[in-house]
Amino acid sequence: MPKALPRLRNDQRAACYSLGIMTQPVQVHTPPQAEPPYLRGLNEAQREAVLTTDGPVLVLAGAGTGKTRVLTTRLAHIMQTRLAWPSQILAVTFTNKAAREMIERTGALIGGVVEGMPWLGTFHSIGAKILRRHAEMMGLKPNFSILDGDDQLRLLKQVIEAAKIDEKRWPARQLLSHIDSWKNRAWRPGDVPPGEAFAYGNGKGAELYAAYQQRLKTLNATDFGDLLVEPITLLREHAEVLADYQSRFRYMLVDEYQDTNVAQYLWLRLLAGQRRNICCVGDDDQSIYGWRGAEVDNILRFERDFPGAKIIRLERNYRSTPHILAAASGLIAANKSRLGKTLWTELPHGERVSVRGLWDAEEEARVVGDDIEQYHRAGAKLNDMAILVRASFQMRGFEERFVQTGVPYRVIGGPRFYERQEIRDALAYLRVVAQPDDDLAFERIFNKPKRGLGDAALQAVHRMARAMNAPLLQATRALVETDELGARTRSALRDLAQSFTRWSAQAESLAHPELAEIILDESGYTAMWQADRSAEAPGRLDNLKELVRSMEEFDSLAGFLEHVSLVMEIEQSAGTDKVSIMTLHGAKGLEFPVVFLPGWEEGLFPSQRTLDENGLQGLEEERRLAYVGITRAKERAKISYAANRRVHGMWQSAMPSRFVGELPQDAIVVESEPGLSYGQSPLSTAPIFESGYTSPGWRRAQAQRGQVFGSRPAIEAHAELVATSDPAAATYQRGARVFHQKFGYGRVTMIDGNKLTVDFDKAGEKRVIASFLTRA
DNA sequence: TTTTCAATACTTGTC
DNA sequence: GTATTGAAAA
Repeated sequence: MPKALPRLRNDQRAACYSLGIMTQPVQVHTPPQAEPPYLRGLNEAQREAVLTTDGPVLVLAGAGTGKTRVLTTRLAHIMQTRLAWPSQILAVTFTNKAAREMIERTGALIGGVVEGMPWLGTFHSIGAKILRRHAEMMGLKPNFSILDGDDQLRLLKQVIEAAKIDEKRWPARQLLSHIDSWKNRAWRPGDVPPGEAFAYGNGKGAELYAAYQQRLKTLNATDFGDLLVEPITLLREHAEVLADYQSRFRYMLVDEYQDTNVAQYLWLRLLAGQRRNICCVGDDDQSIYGWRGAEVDNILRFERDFPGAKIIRLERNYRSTPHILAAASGLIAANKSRLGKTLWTELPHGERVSVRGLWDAEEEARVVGDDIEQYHRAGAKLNDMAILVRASFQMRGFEERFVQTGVPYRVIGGPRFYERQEIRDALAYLRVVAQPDDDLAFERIFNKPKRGLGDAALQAVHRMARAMNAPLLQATRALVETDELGARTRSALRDLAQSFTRWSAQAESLAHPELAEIILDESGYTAMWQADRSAEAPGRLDNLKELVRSMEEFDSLAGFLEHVSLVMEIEQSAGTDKVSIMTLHGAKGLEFPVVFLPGWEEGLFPSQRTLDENGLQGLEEERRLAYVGITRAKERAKISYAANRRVHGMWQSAMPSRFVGELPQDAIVVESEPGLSYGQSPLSTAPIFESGYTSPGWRRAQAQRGQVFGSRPAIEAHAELVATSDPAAATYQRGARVFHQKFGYGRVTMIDGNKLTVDFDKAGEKRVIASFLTRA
């Protein structure tokens, strides 16, 4: 994070790196007497962003320009000058991490913990808070459950089944993503235009959406989308509630505004009201979540939405060297729809951004690993290095390499604690106790551990529940009084129902961690894992213990469950020195002295799928992702691409990404000289390449390289080279002799459309795509 | 009820 | 190539 830098001197400013666009006049700022300490060290733009408290403000904060610092200082300033009480400020972020950071750093500024900022949090947590206060107005009870994607999907499957739609033809997942995107736009079932509704189940989309909402209400539950849509409806339909919040929130602060979706935008507009003291901070160049509903448009049209808005640009970068900045700026300049910013820095030049072409993903992992070890030996910390990939499948190669060579690493963004099976099961028990209407939770643990209750028993309970118009637990109680079921099933059901009755009673008197322990014990859930002899079982038991332990931090079961639904992460110790591996998306907001950016290949990055589905817009978002990647680096950025990669189990060749060609020549250094990385390493490690050197494939690789690293930028080179096939390629016959760029010579053994199985002389049997073969 | 096998997908992913 | 998922078979 940017430290307080000394104020610029003119000669420094003159010496600073420029892309030919840095023309800001030098301002010599004389601070007024007795300036509050928190303003010290802010640059002009930052200061303006902090001090312009009234009216709409858009802060365009480029990467590494001290955005968080401005946000927190602004909060501190508003509170210290008594413009508003902490409880009168609404501050929203997207992630819990950002919210936490904001609380901590604001606290550090005003000296001490920020107590009483009840309205600082994520969009969803604040939405939930508002909704719980007025739940009854929206047909919910204040203790409603918040379903995650898994629960949503199970519920949707039930809805789809009830509507007698073939789930195979119309996958529930698809409907879920439609409903999500409708909610992103704040559309309730009635608002879904017919065209959209037709996207699922022959026009049944909106109908099923309505049924789903109905089911949610009966379950006394909401999904994440509802945490935004329901408050919007509430505010729209209850003028007095709206007026109350509008007068409460004297100041509003929004982080990562470029990531807001339509619903969030409407929510903000409603709350901003007439006072319009809203400050949005964001960077259009870092908008990378369009695929999940974010509207870059929100930030692009801020001035229209809030006439008279003040736009403040933070362009002085405190993070990266000029070369890194130049590479990033040059790249992003290729985007058309952007507000335009020019980052500049005063840091020394440092190294150029390295660009390396490598033979395949394996070599890429090796080379990156070697670099890491080299830097490490030279004194760099592993914590200071990160590998940022486009897609998670790329991580595996690096992990394998690091395991081999013994380099400690951590993968960020793996499976989450609360999403683990055993945790979700345990939580389901707790949810039923806390909220007996939660049928999804009840169903989940109905026969877990196995208690002899199969499909038949569950169906019977469902029938009863429908007849009684009551939740499943209540129906279970009623059902055991009848003689509909066999004696064994009935007693199992009775046990279950009685257990819940007992636990609910105990919930009144016992501390919730104890209660949890009792439930896990008495239900036989712990015993189930103890009896399990599989390798994961001990870990799962540990996780369950961890869960019970973490409950102690909350003062009630309800509070704990709220935390679990809204905060999917659990604090992980950053303790030891490890290399980080994560996706580019996951890296947003982070910074590392050394950043590796592998996999810059056409098709992978930019992702072919994005290009196909979203065209130019998609390409621009991918480019922003590349921009985010480069700007994570403080001192060194190392881009690489592989000529061959296994995708979906099949070997494919790829061209260097067009982004490589868009990097300004004088900011980069190409480290894959002809004959260097291409020539040597494959030879020494994999003899199968020997045959390649005189082969068509090798010549092709040579040709590619010449074009890529020649004087012309790569962007012109890639156009026709992706397809290597001659039209005859698809017509191979079994037994045909073929040549493959990576595996050398072989014989076709099986043909499946354009996918061939080839028995290679040196590499054995492989499945490859016909277009990557040539006749030998 | 459990096991096994085949079909499927396979960017990104907060809350 | 592989992990997951769902349905048929044991």
